[in-house]
Amino acid sequence: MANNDELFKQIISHAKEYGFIFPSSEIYDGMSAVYDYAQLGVELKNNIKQYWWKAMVQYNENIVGIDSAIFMHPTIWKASGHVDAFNDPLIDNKDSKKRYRADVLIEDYLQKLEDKNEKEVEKAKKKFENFDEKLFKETNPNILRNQEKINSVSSRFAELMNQSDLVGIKSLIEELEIVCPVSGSKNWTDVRQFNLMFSTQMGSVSEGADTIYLRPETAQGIFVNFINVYKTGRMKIPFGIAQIGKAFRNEIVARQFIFRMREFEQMEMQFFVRPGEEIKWFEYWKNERINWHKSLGIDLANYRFHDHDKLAHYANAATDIEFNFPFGFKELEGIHSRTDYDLSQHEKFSGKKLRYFDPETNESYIPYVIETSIGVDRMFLAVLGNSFTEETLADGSQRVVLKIPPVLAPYKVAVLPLVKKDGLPEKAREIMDLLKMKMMCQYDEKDAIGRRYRRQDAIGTPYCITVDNQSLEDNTVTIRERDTMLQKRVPISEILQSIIL
RNA sequence: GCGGAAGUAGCUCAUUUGGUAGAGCGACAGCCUUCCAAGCUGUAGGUAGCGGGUUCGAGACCCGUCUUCCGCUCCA
Repeated sequence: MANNDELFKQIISHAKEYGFIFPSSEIYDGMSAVYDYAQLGVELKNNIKQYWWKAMVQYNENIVGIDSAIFMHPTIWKASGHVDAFNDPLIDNKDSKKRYRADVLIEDYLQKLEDKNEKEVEKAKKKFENFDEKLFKETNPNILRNQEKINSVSSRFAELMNQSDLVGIKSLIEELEIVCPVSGSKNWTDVRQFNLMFSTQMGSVSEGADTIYLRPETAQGIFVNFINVYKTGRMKIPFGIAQIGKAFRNEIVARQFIFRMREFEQMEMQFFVRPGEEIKWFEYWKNERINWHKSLGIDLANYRFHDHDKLAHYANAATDIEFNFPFGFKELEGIHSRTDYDLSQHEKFSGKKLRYFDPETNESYIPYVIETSIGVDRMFLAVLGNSFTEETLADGSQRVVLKIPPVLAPYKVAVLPLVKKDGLPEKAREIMDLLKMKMMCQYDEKDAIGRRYRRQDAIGTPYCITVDNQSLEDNTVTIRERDTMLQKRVPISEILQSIIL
């Protein structure tokens, strides 16, 4: 673990040193868990997005893309459940310094009372023959007392939660004499609301301005456009809508570099299917998505599926593709069978029909949805972390090389005159001008050739094209491959065919 | 939010108990070099996170603050 911590630090520091990722607002002391993508980082990030977009939208005839606004109608977040489901009341115990969800503390308390009653029943069962459980429950004074308490606390609790009465929730906790499981004390802080969503005001005048939210997921932008896309795109089920975009979540702790940020980017695809066929398509997309990762050539041992036991309120199947980050296996991508929850909710809240007419079955229905959702930043970290390699070469020298999949590499080639004289720079410039129309290229004539190779290794450039004296005679160059460091000589006219991206 | 550790040049770090900041790497300019870092010369770059205090004197000691890392709480 210590080694991995060390590795992670090296990756972060390499990312800064070579211009992949900078801490945000660094000259003003930075912002916690906010990062800027720098000159190389933005290339890698864009390439990841493009690789995904091509695999989803370009390759699949029945998937189209959209780019919906970050601002959306506030009711969307009521419909999606985000307003209610993600306002957790939190409370701290001052002695143990532990933080709890206030509602969970009360639920646990209720559970204890239930357990108590169960025990009474068990006890009585052993004691009496011809035991009538129903009668016992209706007459035993202990059980009745507990049950009454459960009922009254439950209803008060529900009432308080409904009204978001934080003060009331705290007094209920005090009244019930709930203690911290760790410290055993009743020394509680006030209950505070934790809001998942960032809110802001739309409208230039503060009075009468509407509170709106920065979207916590891009998915809703797809759902609310479902009917528009279906109709204008002449889409037939099954079909998908893809989107790449920023999302914002007020995480309690945003940590681990770009793994968990409050502002992040998602690549999501919602696939609309006939009800009853969702599990088939869930399996289909599980397979498709892992194949996408596979196609990048990253060691499969770094991936694993993690099926959810506890499903979210809207899902009937869910799995994560986890990646072996330097800090362990963590969620990289989620594949969820979201049922018809979202579209049904939007139908209810908007009052608009969000149904698909299926000409094959002659039925109209709300489609079921399979979602694939991957974090761009997490993918970036996966690629960067997996690429980072320190090698000791045969001659005992060391090199740091980013073995980024060539298709994702910020620069595809570097054009290098072997020496900075004899007309080699001019020749190299010609090649540079030729190639830069096609791909990201870097020209470098400074320092010894070996040093320049190492520089390109450090930023993950897969190919170095070197111009030497022979190039002047027969128009050939050498192409050096990053990972193997092997070179081959090819005619300038065949450079493009010789590099695999 | 709490606890622990840390913050000196782009990076990694030094500065022996407080005496006025240094190295390596890197970058840049040039020299040398016909294929894999560490040859030569030169240049730039730090009000030591920030603010305050103690002191004749603070990078070092004290307080505050900000930021980062590790752990805990939460995570569709």
